[in-house]
Amino acid sequence: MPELAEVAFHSKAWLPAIGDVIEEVLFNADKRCCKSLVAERIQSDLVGESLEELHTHGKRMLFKFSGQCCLSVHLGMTGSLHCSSLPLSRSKFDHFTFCTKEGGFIFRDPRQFGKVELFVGEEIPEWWRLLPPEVLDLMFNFELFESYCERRKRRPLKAFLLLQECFPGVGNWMADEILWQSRLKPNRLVSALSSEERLQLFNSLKAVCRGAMDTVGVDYSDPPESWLFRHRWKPGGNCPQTGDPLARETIGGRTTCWSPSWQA
DNA sequence: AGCTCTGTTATCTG
DNA sequence: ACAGATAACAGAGC
Repeated sequence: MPELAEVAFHSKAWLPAIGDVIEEVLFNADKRCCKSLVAERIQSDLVGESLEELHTHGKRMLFKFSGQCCLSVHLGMTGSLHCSSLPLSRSKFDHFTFCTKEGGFIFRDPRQFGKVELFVGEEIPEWWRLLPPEVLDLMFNFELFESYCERRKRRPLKAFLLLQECFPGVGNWMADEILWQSRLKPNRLVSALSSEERLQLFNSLKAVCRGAMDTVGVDYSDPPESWLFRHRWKPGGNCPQTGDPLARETIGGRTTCWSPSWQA
């Protein structure tokens, strides 16, 4: 599930851990999502420390602990974070958990496309600080957007929007929503856009990220009824604007939903 | 039984 | 070298 706003929401599940001493860490390094974790490092770097800060960037999360380490978490396709009271009841898909006196803080991921990694160092890791601006950041302006368009001319718009190095946090449903709101067909090439269309796309990109953060990101509620979001997976779903049937096709390697009578 | 899924990456191809 | 396309990962739901 997790795109920009889902990630922001999930990260808050570990908020109650802030300030409490970590007494125990449970994980299985055989699992793909934890394969870079080394038991001895986890014990020496995390046990006895406490969670200090929580950051998100696109689909990534970073948890800073006292001492000298950060945990980076990516939720992949099916990852989620949970806070559980003690004693812990563990599901078979709980691959990483740390416990304080108050509770257990869980990373759960059935398909294991997500990832938990430990970074040791004084401060926030260098690679985190070098991530590109988020879409809602002031730094993310039309000039930057146009420079991305210049470098990715040959991509269909759908594949373009999914590039995390350009639009951190945008995933499959958000990309479809952005294209629907900007009235552009997903298979159009970036190079085929007029400057007016590029501006439409830029504005919808900002609007969808903002709208998602204000709904999903706050309490996991759905975006407005007027959005494509509510209609796109319904069998026989219709365009909220024209009432005509929605189309579905694989574009840019992902199933894509759009409204042929609304998007050009 | 077979196909799908809101993600990423290694490995092809041109 | 580089941009874009594809397969693979693992499990559950239809």
